[in-house]
Amino acid sequence: MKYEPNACRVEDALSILVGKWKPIILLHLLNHGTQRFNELKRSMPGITQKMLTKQLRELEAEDIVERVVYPEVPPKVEYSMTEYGKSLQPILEAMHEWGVKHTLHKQEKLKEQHG
Amino acid sequence: MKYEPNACRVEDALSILVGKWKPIILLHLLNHGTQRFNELKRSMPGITQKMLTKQLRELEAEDIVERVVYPEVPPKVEYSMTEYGKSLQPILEAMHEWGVKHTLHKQEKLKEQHG
DNA sequence: ATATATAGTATCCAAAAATATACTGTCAGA
DNA sequence: TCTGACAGTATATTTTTGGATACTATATAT
Repeated sequence: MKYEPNACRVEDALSILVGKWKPIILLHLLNHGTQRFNELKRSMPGITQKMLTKQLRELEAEDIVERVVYPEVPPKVEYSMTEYGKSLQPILEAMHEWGVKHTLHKQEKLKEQHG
Repeated sequence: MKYEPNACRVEDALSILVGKWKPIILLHLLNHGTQRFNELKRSMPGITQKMLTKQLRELEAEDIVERVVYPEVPPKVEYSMTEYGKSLQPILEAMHEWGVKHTLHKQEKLKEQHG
């Protein structure tokens, strides 16, 4: 049976999506296309440089994100989704949709309780 | 724009799915229906009682899993997906499918590299 | 009398993830 | 000459997560 623990590949998908910042980075790249390092940083208030770098490197290692360095000074580095990485879009959007519903569901539960 | 960081609800879905054991627990309940505590434990070699309890309680708190205690000795406690929890199934399956593809993708990359 | 199954708690410890902060080098502009 | 933008690196520390182990209660079976 394909979902038995040893055949379960959900972890493979999760290991790429999890991390406090990865889904946000991925959705941002999917919706805005190619972005420079500091563009990404500015659009994610609260993230540290170290975190952003680390997450992007991990995504690059998994062939989800492409990193292009322009040999200029000051440096210019552009990030974008690979074609392969784009195959994550339906999952990310499904999770987003579910998340929205879940937020509502929670609110209704709360009303029930004190109502 | 709905995917901007502050409107991004992917985290809500992820916070429920992540954890080393949650997806396995959820898929197991989805595929096997109602399960007793030790049935779950036996089908997940390596999990500790503490972890299983903790994960199940978190899922219960989110209304994903239902916990029914029978007032018997020795104790009998049954776990099952709530109707609401079942709405996660498409996402879990999508992640599983993607995970399978990703495993293949990785293998191909490796072949490319060593010729 | 002892062991076993059930469904957990309680306590302590190790590992992983995330954060805070300071630092690098070079160019353009004031 | 000083400052800021750029894309990072380095180091230390905190927070979160997961694991190991021992313990609980009670009924049944040996």
